[in-house]
Amino acid sequence: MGRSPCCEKSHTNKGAWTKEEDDRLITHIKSHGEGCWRSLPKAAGLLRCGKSCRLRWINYLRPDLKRGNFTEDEDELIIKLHSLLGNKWSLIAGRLPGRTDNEIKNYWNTHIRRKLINRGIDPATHRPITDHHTNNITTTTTTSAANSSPEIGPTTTISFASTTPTAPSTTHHLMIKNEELDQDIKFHINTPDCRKIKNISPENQERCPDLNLELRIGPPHLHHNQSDMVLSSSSYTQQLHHHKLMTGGMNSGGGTICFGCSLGVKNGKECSCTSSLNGNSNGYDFLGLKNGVLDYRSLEMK
DNA sequence: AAACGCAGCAACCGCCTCCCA
DNA sequence: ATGGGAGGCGGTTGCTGCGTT
Repeated sequence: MGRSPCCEKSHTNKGAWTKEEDDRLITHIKSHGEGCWRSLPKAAGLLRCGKSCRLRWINYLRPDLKRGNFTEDEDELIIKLHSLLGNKWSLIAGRLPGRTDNEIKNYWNTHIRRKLINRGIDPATHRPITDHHTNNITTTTTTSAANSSPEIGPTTTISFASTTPTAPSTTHHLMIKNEELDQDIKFHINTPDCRKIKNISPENQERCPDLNLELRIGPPHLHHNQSDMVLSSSSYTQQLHHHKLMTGGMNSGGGTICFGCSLGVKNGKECSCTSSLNGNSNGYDFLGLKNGVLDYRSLEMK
């Protein structure tokens, strides 16, 4: 039993939009705002499906669209984000102001795919096409006493680093609160700068690495009754696999920080929090963090 | 000049998720 | 708890314009 169609197809236009239809849609949205797509066509006097109106507006008519050729910086950013997120075009688009998911998807399929193939990189996996023995994603866990301090305790690091040469990178930090374990999990996300890597050597250019997701996990502030707790990295990661972790934004204590703020998109599209430190990040939806819940599995590489 | 092939992109389709009654 | 409506998303299609033969 299929779902009912979103509109009466026999009474709707299809195909390319006319100038008049565009004008009607723009006029209606300017005076009534976005939303209620199902009822919009009738209200705007359009013989179109509501979905079609939404798509036309979002992909073509929105005033904040950038349009025009993608810059080299945008290319590299798309590649980085795709290596991390896969075909999550809407998430990728969210990091490129003025670009739409459809535009990025088309651009990927027509330009970037070919570009990567020419570089000898599999666009699906972001690994060298011919080399199966290098650049594999490695997952390692280490416990660092060097990071220990009376306040933050030892740190467990789960590294998803690819085996690429050392490269200039930027590190972002994210604290996530696991309420069940009553501990904070600290995420260190290294984002190697491909443009800088290009200046190193052609070989390293070929290996322009993926986003390096390095997760560091550490008990936050050892509470008095926790100070003698010993938690091996393996047991900790096992627990990670079995718990949905609450983001810091859901917990007001502990000085946790919103992922959006941490990535420098505070109060941007992905971040609705009002303070970077009081951790009110409800609604943040990047990397599956919607509603303040991080499903650990959502961080798996495709 | 015409035919053909290909690339680019706008638009469609169907499935999924979220929200609300 | 559940079912349906609405919006969102990703894959795919098909039209158009350009280059080549």
